Amino acid sequence: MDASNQQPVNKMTISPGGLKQACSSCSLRELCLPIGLDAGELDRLDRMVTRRKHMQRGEHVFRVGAPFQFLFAIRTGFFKTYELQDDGQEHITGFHMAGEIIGMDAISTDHNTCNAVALEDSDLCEIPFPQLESLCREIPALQHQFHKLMSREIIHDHGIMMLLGGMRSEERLAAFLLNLSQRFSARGYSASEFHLRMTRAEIGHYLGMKLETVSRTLTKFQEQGLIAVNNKHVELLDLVRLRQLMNREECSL
Amino acid sequence: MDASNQQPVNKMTISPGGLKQACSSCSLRELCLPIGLDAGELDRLDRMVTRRKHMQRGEHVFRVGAPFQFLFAIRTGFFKTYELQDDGQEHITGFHMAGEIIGMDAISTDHNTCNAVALEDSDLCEIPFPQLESLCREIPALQHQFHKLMSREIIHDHGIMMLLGGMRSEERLAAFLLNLSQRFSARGYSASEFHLRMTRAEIGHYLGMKLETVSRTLTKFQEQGLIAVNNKHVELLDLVRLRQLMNREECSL
DNA sequence: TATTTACATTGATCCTGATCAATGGAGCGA
DNA sequence: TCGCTCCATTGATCAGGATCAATGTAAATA
Repeated sequence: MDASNQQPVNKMTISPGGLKQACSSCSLRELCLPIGLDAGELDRLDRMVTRRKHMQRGEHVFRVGAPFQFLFAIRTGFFKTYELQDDGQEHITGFHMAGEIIGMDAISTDHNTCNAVALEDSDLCEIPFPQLESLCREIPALQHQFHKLMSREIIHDHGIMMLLGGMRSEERLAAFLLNLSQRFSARGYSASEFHLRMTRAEIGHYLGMKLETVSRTLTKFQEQGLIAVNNKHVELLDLVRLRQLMNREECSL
Repeated sequence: MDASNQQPVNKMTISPGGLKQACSSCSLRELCLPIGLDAGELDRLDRMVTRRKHMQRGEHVFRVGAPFQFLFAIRTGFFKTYELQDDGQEHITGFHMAGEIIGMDAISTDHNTCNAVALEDSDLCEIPFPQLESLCREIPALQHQFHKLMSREIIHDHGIMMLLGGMRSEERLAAFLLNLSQRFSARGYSASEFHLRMTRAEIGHYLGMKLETVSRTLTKFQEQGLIAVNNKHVELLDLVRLRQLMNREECSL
């Protein structure tokens, strides 16, 4: 599992002293809540986000029905949020990485409506929501940034809805790989080569297809020279053709 | 097209003097932004929402790419929000009725990311977003209610994602009908009998199925005695069995 | 009212992707 | 290092729903 290409360009590693690093010095401040805050405002945000929490692979951040207290900003690592259908089937509502905020679904009902679990060892910032709202009332830039983050989640979900409702499995998987690529890239990792943190089944639960279809489609992409797959390691060899897959004219439904 | 059962229990009609009715006297204040506000706060909200806008059937509220200025609260009527795929296929991200707020997707990028169009003659409240944010900074209850509404949209979208990713067409349509029923019911209309405001094709664009499948499935439901359909008029005859359709054990994917 | 257009229904056929099933590898714990 | 368990691949078959096509019906316009 060589991670040579997985090294981030910006330093994103945990500071030597454990998890004491503050928002003000966090390399994710360009992605996360702090965008647009000045030094003084950042400092106030820092003091609010007291707890940095380490999560082990497989550990849950929250579960359906848990009383809502915190939003969680991902510092490092990789998470999935999922719900269980009535028949026990898992449906994954999102994969989440550094700089993203999870738990916003709970605001509406004061209880989490999905489960969140770490897919690798990860670090979180715990954001007490009442305090965040309070601070948002005092710092317009923070307020606006928070609204933007919620709005972004809505847009993201609309994208998934289009994907699930209107694309065939080949296109969905291409979209998925390109989305991962883009997000890794935005965080300073390679856009063309990465390790999948999730299983084929989990990809399927996210994209609305069976794990066999995921596997077969990956194989097909490989045969077409679009990607190289070896287990969880993926290399995107032809981004152009991969993108073309999604813009097909013939696609209907 | 008798609309006897379509008469709302609460009065929801437009006041005689046009569209002057304020939030404080709006019958939707239990669904919309005003929840939890006291008289003085309501008054401030009233003064902010100056424009009440009448929309004719087929008229657009906003289109993709339009600069973001307003959120829109639906006072009466029925809307769809949709996006066009690359191939021109329409994908509907939501059907919206009285008390709901549309346009929140635009917060993130300052431009609308979807189109919104009235499916029948309707009335809107135009909410200038910067002023809303400003008022949210002063009225915690309004702020919290607004956050709840955004969160609710996220939850709703997750529900659709589960539906699209994990249910077969029969279950999707049952879920759709039950959802409409519940929403009409919450607004004082009949839960068991209503007029569909959208075409079969639009239902299909929402549920990720072709219009022929929508039509066939409705017919099948009718043959099974679950519903009675006559064009756009639908009567739900067996809510229990309709619900059972969705909780099936055998459902997989 | 007549004519046009948009919408809905129904049938026949085909194809994508699900399902069932077996085998092969990778990673983890003892 | 062995053995177990989880994960991935691949094949064969089947079915749900898409597609193509024709007809019927309701609403809109002249």
